[in-house]
Amino acid sequence: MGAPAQTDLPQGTLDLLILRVLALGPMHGYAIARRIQQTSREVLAVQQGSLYPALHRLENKGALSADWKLTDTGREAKFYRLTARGRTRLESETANWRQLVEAVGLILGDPEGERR
Amino acid sequence: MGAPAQTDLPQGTLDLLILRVLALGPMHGYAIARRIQQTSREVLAVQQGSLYPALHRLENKGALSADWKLTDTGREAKFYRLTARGRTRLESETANWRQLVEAVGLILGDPEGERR
DNA sequence: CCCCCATACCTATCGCTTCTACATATCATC
DNA sequence: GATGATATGTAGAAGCGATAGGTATGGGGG
Repeated sequence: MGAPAQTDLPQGTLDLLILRVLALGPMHGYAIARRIQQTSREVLAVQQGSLYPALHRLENKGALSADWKLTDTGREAKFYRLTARGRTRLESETANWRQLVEAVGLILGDPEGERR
Repeated sequence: MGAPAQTDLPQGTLDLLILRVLALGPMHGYAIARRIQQTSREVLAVQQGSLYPALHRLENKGALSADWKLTDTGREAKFYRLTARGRTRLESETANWRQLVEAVGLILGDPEGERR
């Protein structure tokens, strides 16, 4: 319940998070944001002004598709799901992220850098 | 000598890398870029058009100070070194980075996320 | 001697993403 | 009927890294 410590997300990270959450199944935007915040133990906070443009971008790129449905609570919401292209994108972005983390770890001198 | 795989650096990462490299001792810009590339096993490539503006920004913020000296090969170069403020900044940015990596790891479902 | 490459610095501009701030609408609860 | 959570959206600002240029020097090969 503390305020999220990670106020700013590095560029490109949001796409990865969205894609990964949607790999668990279709979900609407608001729920995606909540899921990210909860799963990250309140460290990551996705702003609405970042979330919806990101979803639209991913949809335009063909990584997501969406349709309006009713939520559990009986409200209209836009449910997004991964397309085949989105799944591919998730894989490449995940690999890219891990490589980045490992590379930065080498610079920082993290012991994990040598592990493997 | 493969081409660097990480073409784009996420926003904010470059400062961290520069500060960390300079924590090892004063160095000029061109050498900083080389060091990052080598230490990361050719994964990270720092473009000159990113490097020099970043150095100037960090200098303006008081994280670095610079003066011209001769390199080993007898050429003029601008040697940067960490200020006290820069050292503080390095620590906070490092902590921030680790927290980010852990949080994203939780979303991705990395086993490391549970470790600790 | 000349050309090329690595070294070493710099800047203008673009592109992209995220953030801030605002606007809208429904539903449940008090 | 007011309030807060749910749910979506846009406009504008800000920041950073990348692209693409430019300058200058030194060393090695042809």
